Amino acid sequence: MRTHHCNELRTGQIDETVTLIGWVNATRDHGGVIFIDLRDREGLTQVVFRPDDSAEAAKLSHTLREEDVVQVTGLVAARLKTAESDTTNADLATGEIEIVAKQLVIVNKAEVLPFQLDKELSNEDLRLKYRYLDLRRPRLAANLKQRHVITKAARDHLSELGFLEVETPILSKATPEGARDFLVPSRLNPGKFYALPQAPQQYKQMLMVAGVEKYFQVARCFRDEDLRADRQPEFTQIDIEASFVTQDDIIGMIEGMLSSMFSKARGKDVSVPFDRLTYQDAMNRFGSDKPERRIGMEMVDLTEDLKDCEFRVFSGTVASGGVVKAINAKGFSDISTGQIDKLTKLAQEAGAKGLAYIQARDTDRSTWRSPFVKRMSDSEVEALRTKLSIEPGDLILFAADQWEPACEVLGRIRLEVSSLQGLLKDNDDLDFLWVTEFPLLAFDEEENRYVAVHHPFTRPLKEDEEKLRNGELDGLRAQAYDVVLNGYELGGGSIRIHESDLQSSMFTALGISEEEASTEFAHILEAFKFGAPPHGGIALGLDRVVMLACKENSIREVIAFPKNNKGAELMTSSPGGATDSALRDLRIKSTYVEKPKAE
RNA sequence: GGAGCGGUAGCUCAGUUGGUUAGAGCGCUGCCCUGUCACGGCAGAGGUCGCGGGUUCGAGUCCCGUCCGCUCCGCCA
Repeated sequence: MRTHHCNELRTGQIDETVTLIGWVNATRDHGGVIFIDLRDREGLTQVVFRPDDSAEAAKLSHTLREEDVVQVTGLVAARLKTAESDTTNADLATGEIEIVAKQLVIVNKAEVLPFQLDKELSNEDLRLKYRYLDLRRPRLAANLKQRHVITKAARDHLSELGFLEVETPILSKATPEGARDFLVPSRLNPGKFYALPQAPQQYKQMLMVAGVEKYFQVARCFRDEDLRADRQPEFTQIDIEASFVTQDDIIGMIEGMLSSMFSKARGKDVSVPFDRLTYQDAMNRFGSDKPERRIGMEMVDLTEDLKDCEFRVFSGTVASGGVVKAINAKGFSDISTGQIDKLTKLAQEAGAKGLAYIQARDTDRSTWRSPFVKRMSDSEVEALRTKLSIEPGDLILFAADQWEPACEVLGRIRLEVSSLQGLLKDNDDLDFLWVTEFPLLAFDEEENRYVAVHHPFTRPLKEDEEKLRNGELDGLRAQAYDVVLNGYELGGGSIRIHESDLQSSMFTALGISEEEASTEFAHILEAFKFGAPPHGGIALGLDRVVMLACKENSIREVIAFPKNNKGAELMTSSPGGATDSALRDLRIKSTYVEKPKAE
């Protein structure tokens, strides 16, 4: 029987007889004496086999291979440390002791692994295929532990605040708005389908009507969209809803919870409250609704200063109601032509016609390299100097367009420049902030109608409520808020609509007919008639939270069994085919239509 | 659907202007080694250069096509 784990024994246990069990992490065979590092979940302990102490165990130990599972019984001994020789290992928590093996049992042999556990591995296919081996590596093993610590901190925090954890259905109903649903055929109802939930949104609102008052759930959510480093088709949200609360109440609770989660994971305090920016402000200054502020380079508005500029790109844009904005990439005037081209291409992909720039090599404007600076007046140049704090060696990048596209383009350029300059290298600061006052609706050109920016249950700002009721849909703002960390959206929520008539106005605004509303959303409209409390909530992307806490670049590193870019889970080879009889049970015809070959 | 980067030994990678038998480190196999902790030493095995076609006297290298992976855009209420 195991008496201790592999990160437990210290000098205090010297001379005790102990039994450890675990994996062979490394062997160092000297022909006579042989060392192995024994590993379990908790850590490493060195075991030494000596022919003099136990001939049989020592002989057997020569056959050991990495990742064999072995059980070792022996005596805890101090490692020798004298002036001449030091056999302790300061890198190991158990480095002052070792186990002098008396008995060795090989519990289970391991074949040679497809990759080495002590080396970084770039072949992610292989890692995912042998995920159970990949997870043995210290980095991923630590990530799994952190995920547990963080999830537990959230559960503890919310439980203390009186929240109830309630489970909602996984077999759920398709929603007309939002992401593509995963569909599940219903055998008992041929031709009908469940949908996997994109979020427990409607259920949690129904729980508020049910009088639960404070709800949370560690909820698995499903969206059948393309994948990214921070997007998986199934992911986990800390889903929260509360009754009789204001936006400030939710924000305060979440700040407390995130602070607890990150301080437990990172081992240092997270200060609250977080800064708050309005959507307008975030777009204006950072060109993004999830601003990364740690890189500086705030966007500066130059519309007034350049409205009469001889350079037509600027003055013409201003004349047609647009704006001119710029950033100062400090010390980047020696950017290569190739990199300028790359940025220009990026700006064009983002919808701009081009990218105007000034390489301010030295103080005097005659040293500035730029396609247009010669056409600027002295006063215009001085305005730039002051507003952008231009110093020798700076690179200035401009966007001129209507407000929103100009902000978006320059926001992207800003992030790309930061990455070219390596501004965030080794930066592990945590910059939390809230973005508030999101627009309620956005006009969708393709569908020729307004769509909900957040979702159709989001409440407008108090002062915009009457406008929604009257169908004045332009410029409405929502009581919606996103929490952002280091340029990642960690989560978002809103105060909801809780009145049947206001919800109907919302559906009307979205072009959802009364018939459709009464079939798709009947339960909501009806429930709101029976005494629905005012309520609101938020959902946090747990995978992203853990990713950032663990300083990883992909949520795949913090999910036990993630999917690749094609949505496949390579260990079990899901998704797989279905047998004809299974399909028959589901009344699904198996039709394989070959894609016509392109000319 | 689009763009970028990548695919060479089990793993991580190098491979110049197209030129002899495609290399290194780790791992693996065998032998040696009684204080290592990335143990060390000696020897050895291991390759459809993703796949198909083309140019060429000659292709890992150039061209065309294609497959796969990753990152990003679109998409993700």
